[in-house]
Amino acid sequence: MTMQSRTPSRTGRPRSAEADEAILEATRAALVDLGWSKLTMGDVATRAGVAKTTLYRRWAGKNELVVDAVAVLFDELELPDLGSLAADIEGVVLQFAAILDRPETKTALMAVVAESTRDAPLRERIRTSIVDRQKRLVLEGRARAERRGELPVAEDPCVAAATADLIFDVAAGAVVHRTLVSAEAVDAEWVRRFTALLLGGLAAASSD
Amino acid sequence: MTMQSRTPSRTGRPRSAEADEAILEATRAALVDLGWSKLTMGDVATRAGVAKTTLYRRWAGKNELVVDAVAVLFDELELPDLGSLAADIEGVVLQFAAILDRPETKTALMAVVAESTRDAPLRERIRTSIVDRQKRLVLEGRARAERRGELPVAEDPCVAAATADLIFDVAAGAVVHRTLVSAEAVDAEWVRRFTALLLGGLAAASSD
Amino acid sequence: MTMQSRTPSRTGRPRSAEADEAILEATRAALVDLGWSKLTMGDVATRAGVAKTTLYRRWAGKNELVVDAVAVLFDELELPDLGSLAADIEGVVLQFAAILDRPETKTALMAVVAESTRDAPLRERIRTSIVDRQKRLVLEGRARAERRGELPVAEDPCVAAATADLIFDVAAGAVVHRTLVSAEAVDAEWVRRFTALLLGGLAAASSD
Amino acid sequence: MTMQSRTPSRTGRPRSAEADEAILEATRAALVDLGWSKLTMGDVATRAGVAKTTLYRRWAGKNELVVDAVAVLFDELELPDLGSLAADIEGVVLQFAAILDRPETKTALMAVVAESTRDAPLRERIRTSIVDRQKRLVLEGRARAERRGELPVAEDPCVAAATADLIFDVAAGAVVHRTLVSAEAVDAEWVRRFTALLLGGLAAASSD
DNA sequence: TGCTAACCGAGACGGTACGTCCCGTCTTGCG
DNA sequence: CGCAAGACGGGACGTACCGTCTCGGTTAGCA
Repeated sequence: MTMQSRTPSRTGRPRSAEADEAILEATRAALVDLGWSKLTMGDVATRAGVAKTTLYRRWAGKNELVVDAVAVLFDELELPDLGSLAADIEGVVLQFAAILDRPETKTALMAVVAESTRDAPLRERIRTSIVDRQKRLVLEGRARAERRGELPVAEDPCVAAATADLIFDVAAGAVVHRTLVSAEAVDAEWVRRFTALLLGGLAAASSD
Repeated sequence: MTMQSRTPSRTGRPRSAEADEAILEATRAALVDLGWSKLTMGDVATRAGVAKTTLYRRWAGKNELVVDAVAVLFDELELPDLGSLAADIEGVVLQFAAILDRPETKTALMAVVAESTRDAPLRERIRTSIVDRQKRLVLEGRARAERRGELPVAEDPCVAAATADLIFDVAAGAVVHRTLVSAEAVDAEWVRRFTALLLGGLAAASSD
Repeated sequence: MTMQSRTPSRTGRPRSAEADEAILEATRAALVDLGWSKLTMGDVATRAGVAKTTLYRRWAGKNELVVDAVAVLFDELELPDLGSLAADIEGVVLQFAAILDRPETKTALMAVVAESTRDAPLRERIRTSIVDRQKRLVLEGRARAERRGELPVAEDPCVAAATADLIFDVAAGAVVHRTLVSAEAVDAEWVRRFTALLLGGLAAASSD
Repeated sequence: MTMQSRTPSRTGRPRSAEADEAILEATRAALVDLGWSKLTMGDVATRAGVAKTTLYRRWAGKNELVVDAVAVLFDELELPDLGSLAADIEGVVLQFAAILDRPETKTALMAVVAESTRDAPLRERIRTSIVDRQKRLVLEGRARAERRGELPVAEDPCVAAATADLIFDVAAGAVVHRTLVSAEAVDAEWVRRFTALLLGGLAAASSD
């Protein structure tokens, strides 16, 4: 996935595909064992049974490596049809919270985001690898709700996009903040209350 | 502001009070110039015109130092009475966004939060130095709105506390997420839309 | 010149003869540009337009490669008949000094000798490729001087051999030491004085 | 000895004198065990029970370190009065050969000389630490021989200096060459023959 | 003429050592 | 005892080469 789009040269020994997966797996294991700040490239290499140079041949540094290692965890995010917008939201928020509660995600996600504030390419990598995958679900959920008639069909696409962005920041931000800053569990009860607040807000906004 | 509660011994040369402020100021300057990950204790000491040992005598490490250095920026958060709950919310959210937009805050805040996921004392320090100062505003805002009659007086204090926590995570989380993850500006328009969503949700919840 | 005596298999693509000379030439160029310690196999391969594997197929390592690259420079050593033993000695010493003054020789010769103190096969390679070629001249010079009647014909071949070895170590050692350790030029004046010393010593020894 | 003349700053923790000696001793041990080319800074540091940074704080690199480590071995060179010039020469040549026959010297001396061909400061360091200490003996020996009447008192100091240089290059070069290049022992018999040659040459030169 | 074995370039591989940076601690002398 | 200065043992960095190994592709000589 993503990684680097560098078209491989035709000649020479090709890069080992097994090494790639071993490295990403080792990175996740190291995040669990050591946390972001104590994770070292040398340790990851050792865990993966690989030379340090092999890491640096593929990733520019720890930040990029960790983004790729964590990104795949967000692949499992889905939006199954649970029958109503409320249920869909609750479902996906719980899924997101579950991923964020994993030790490797918890320690790594905000760390790379913090790094990305001074590193535009890293920010872009996070966006395409992680954020956009989440945001897509907001759009899907909205479309499904419109089909169900739970939400009015957006007329102005510009407003619709802004609203989707807002909802995304609110939902993702709330879960992240509760998990990492407030350090409390995102349980079913909290999700129920959050969803009620969000849907109430959306309904009020629609009826303006 | 805590620092350390170690009762100072009666005898010997007392610690320099000027040094403390010089160090925190140097820390903020280093955050602006270098960012969280490139900030070093040695550099901070040099900037502050102080020996490294003086830093370590006062703070356990980089994390604690940065929390203290950044915490004071949140002192300026206030909740002036702007006449309505909506205006109050918009005002405080804009203030919060302005603080979060400063380069020292942007790079440091999520970094220490990420560290805190594996460091309970640090988490506690962040809570008392930074988070609780923000959360207090939510409670003040609610009380003021109740006095104005914009919100019904909470009956169950337990529910009221849970609601305040929820609102806090939603508001702070949304601003943080938009600023750091989406990397887009929290401007007046966004704040207006966010406040509308939040108040709509609160109203719907109250009318249940 | 040896290289390796491995009898080539009858079939298969034969090794490129051009590559050999290109590699040795590239090695000398690299010695001039970089000096012994900064010369790398990869760089030599690149300069020669050859893959690293091609180097390793022919030479065991940097030491062996450099010995072969430098050895050919000693091929030009000759002992033209200049009419007298003194003139012959001065001539060959000046030739030897000229070779030793080349940048590739200067940086490489003592380096491989130093390596050879812990590597017997390398020592043997140096002997056959470089040293024996020089020592031969001593024997030729002696024979010519005997024919001329400048030196008495050796009676005991064992003593004669020991004397030749001594003269060789004295002459080669003096030139090497002056060039590399004292770092001063072996000019005509020095050679004249050295030859006088050597011939005086030989005459005294003969008259015992 | 020599080392660096950097005047130590008055303030701060002073450098450990024990560390210096431990490092030089460890360097000699590593030379014996591994030889010049396999000696690494990290290994020396480990042997000395010292951090790598401590090495680099004192020496610019492996070359300088090894020169200092080996230099002290030449301190033991002396010129005891053995009664005659021949005996004095034989004595000092044997001493020099004994030092050069030690494994640490054998592997290191020509290696640093080879390096010094492209590194003027290193060449100067070798001269002051090692070479000048040897050359002094030549001058002492000459002076003693003049006092004894074995050699005529030099009239032209310029010629005397050139002769001393010549003798030094011849003697040191011959021993080095026999030991390292010819790889044969400098035994009493060889030294006797060499001394006879040298004295014969000197006598012939004097009688001109 | 087509096999086939050894060659060739390119470059990735597991490693080792490099020299630097920073860590957090310690040892000085001065105030 | 605080403090500036700076050396200390230690650990990780990111780079450079090592010598080996796959690749796809070439080039002779024998069949």
